[in-house]
Amino acid sequence: MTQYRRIFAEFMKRRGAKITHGRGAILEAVFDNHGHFDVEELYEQLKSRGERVSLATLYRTIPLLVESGLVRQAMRTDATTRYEHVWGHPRHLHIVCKHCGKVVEVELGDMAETLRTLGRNHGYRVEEITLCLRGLCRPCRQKGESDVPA
Amino acid sequence: MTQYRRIFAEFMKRRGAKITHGRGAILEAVFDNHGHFDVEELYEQLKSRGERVSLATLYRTIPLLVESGLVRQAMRTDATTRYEHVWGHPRHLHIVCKHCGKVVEVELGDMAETLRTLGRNHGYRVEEITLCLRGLCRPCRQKGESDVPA
DNA sequence: CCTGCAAATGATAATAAGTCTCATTCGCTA
DNA sequence: TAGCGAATGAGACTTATTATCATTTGCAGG
Ligand SMILES: [Zn+2]
Ligand SMILES: [Zn+2]
Ligand SMILES: [Zn+2]
Ligand SMILES: [Zn+2]
Repeated sequence: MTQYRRIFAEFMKRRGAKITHGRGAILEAVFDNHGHFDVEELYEQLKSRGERVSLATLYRTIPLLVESGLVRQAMRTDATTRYEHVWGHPRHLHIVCKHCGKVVEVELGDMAETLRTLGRNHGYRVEEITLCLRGLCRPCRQKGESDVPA
Repeated sequence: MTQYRRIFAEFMKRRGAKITHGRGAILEAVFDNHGHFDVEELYEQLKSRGERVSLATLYRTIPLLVESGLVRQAMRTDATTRYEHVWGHPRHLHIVCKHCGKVVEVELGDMAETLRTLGRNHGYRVEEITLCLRGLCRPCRQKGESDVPA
């Protein structure tokens, strides 16, 4: 049994929730996916593995994964919410190209603690840090941003 | 004529867009509103001033205000996108209470330049910085987070 | 000050992410 | 292995945002 599966199992037991076949399949798909994904993509990924999990179950399970600390909301694009698994990845910020959508991840490093302290100084216990930079990547600047976005 | 109106007028001329009565009214409403607002709230604000501007026009005008640099997307709540006017305000981050929704703004200060440099080192020209901390404010921690959120 | 036309508007239909409902199925505990 | 409460799937529903299109309006040029 993988580590993340053990973590999930413990979380679910603590919560009095059941580990069904669907939830297990979702967990596996999430940890097979090392990039950012939205619900629709996860759904397709599951279908292509031959798993029959309804969209409703996906929408119901993702909050559990987030609450367990295994997954987090990575970013919101114009239309959808994109997620990523957290376990096994360092805390990072995202740099997104406004034109082509390319995303670079950079570790937060010291900044995480600095920001938690900042929050504490204002009376907050910080649980999540969302840091996103948006601009143009070099190729898009050189091409004059004239092409159709990928 | 206010400064922001002049900025908007120049931007619109450069863009070959017209300054209609509706767009002017939206601009005024946006700059009378010193907090965060979503489209629906702006719509109500305009109605209460006796301005008849359709929701469609609001949705069409806000991107122009954002592109002009006068307004920016402040944050996404679960359902809606919230905006704030930028001109006249220092760049800041948001600290949001997960339970009651209270928001504190803290100036970015040096961090803004640090982050722009970080982006540059990865090949990006950074145009927007979104930094949001989420957690629990002191009152919500003390009340045990047991109440219904405001 | 008028004219003409492209751009803007309003009303409303369309789209789509996410949520809710409820009858049926399934994990889990004993 | 039985029984029950939780979980599921199918599809209805909600709602923020976008698209459509006939009508109106800002404004450059005369
Ligand atoms: Zn990431
Ligand atoms: Zn790019
Ligand atoms: Zn703000
Ligand atoms: Zn609070």
